[in-house]
Amino acid sequence: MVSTPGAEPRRITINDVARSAGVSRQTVSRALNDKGEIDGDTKQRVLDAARALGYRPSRFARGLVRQDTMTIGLVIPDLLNPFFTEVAAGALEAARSRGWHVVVYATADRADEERDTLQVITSQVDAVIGYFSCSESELESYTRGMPVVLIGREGRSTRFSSIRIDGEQGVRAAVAHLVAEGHNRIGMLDHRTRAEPSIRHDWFTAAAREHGIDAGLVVDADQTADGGGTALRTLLAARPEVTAVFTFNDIIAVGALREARRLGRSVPRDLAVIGFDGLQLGALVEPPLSSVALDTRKLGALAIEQLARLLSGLGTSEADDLIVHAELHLSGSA
Amino acid sequence: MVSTPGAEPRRITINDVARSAGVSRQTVSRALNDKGEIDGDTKQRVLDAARALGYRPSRFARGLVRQDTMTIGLVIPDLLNPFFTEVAAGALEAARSRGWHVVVYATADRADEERDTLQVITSQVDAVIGYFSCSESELESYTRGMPVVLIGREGRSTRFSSIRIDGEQGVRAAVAHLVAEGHNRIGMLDHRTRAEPSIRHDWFTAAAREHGIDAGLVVDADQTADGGGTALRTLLAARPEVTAVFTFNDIIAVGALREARRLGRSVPRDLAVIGFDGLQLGALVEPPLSSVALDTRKLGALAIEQLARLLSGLGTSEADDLIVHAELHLSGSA
DNA sequence: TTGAAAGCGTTACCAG
DNA sequence: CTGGTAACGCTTTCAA
Repeated sequence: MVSTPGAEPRRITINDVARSAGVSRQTVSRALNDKGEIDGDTKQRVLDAARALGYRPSRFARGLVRQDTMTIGLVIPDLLNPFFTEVAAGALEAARSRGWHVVVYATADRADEERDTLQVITSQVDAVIGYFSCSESELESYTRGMPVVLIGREGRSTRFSSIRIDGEQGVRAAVAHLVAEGHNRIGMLDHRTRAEPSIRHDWFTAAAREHGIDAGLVVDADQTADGGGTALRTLLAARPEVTAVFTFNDIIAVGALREARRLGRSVPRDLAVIGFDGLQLGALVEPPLSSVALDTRKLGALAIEQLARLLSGLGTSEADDLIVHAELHLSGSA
Repeated sequence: MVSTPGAEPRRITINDVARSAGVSRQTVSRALNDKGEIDGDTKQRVLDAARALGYRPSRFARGLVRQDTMTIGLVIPDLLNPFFTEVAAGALEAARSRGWHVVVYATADRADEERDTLQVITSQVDAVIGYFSCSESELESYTRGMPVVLIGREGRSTRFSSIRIDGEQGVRAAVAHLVAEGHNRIGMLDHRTRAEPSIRHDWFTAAAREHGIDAGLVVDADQTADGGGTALRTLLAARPEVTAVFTFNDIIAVGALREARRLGRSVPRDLAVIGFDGLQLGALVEPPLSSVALDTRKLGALAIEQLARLLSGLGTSEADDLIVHAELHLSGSA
């Protein structure tokens, strides 16, 4: 992983510039950093030499000497998924108020990118928050004692702090609402991770069973609008009697909304749709999306706060969980 | 800008851990980095001591010694604006193929945050690409010779490379299309920067004049869906005769679409809407948005490629421009 | 298996 | 205004 291909050209250092300009290192430093205490001609000569040589200061050497700012790495799978960017926005805001900086790493939802990111991140930031699909032990082997806060990871963590999403009540309320509206054929467009049904699917199944409803009408969907559309089509082709769908998230729901329109099903009259996440996006579509909503910004903000606790050394034990509850927000689509 | 408030507690270094564990620094390093050549007991003792002291290695010291990866800083105003995340996604993809890493900085569209970001970024990355609202000279004073590529900045840059957006033809085509459809009262929802009309507004005005149309029906809008809605309401309240609007971007257009619905104006029958950017979002709303579209991913990718040219030292002169052309994509809304 | 010494590239602190 | 010397915290030889 080297920036320059082929033979490694020795890095140009401040010494090279000094030699070339016929001055000392310190004078070069002064010229480059706009300190006073330097002759105008000398400064220009140094600047010219630096430019001619293509000199770029080492950020590491500089950081070593200068005052250190706290920098947090935020790892998310996908920049194009508004859920993650909303979480990121929340984290950035919370970090800003502490004077911390956040750098965002997107892994393109690929395991190898995630590993690669994890590998370099240790030399870039002081702590890490984010979504990871790799195992805890793998995560630990990369982060090596660096403070870590997991976001929205399903399944309890033993070694890391995490911010978890509890949508059980919200999903139950969603199903109850649909049943109250007379729906008894309710499908779900789920999103599986490594062939595993999501925990949202579990919540849905449990809620459906409470009402004695068939909870087997499940189709797997890509985490995109197109994925949601395709999944809805598949579902309705197999089970045309379905009159309502609950989806893994709002992106999938929005895709389902669009597909319903194409199929000539009016929402919510012919098909009720309830998503999950409560994204801002839901308010832009027609009809506005009903959703089991959570405070995405808060999710990111909590991660930062938990990190602060970890870094202060005091407070919570290493593997400590905070919970964000999701609740049903009804709008036009159900 | 210090991470810990109050009295500055001296940083815990590898030496502290070594002393505490009764070994040398090198042994601590070995234990922490999982090198072989170390006794199991010793290793455990070191690890315990490190944990007890809350030791965290300095990323700068580490980076100074270890192999360096090329890291690019991408600065964008807003993570919640899909335009910027699409550009970012393009940049990330292009960087990935070079083995470079990209860290994303969001400035919340605030000048002070932009300055703050600029200030720390120099010790975090090897080069910078992005949107900046500050002046070129200010930018230069912060980046100090670090390679910089500007994205979508209006007005030609003399000192920096930039990737520019040329929408003149596209906007002309949009206006021509509206006129051909019989519209002769066409409004614009613009987005001004520091009270300055945008260049997209200039393109619109020029195109309108070509058709002998009143180009004065312009309202300023926030760069959000709500902003678009509000602006449309204002425009139609003052000029109810308007039958078509062109907007600064798709976000504003989507808000206008929603507002038109609320006002009981059917799109495109009672009001035609054409946006700018060609975001994926446009395909999710009803009716699908017509837009003067550009390849957002390519915009980000070109910035990375231009940076590569700059870094290779050869090739283009410092202030060199690449252009991305935008063209009219018609869909349901006009 | 462990430790001593030598850098990595930069800036800060004093002399001159 | 300029230059020497000493850090900054870590890893990497090379000996023991």
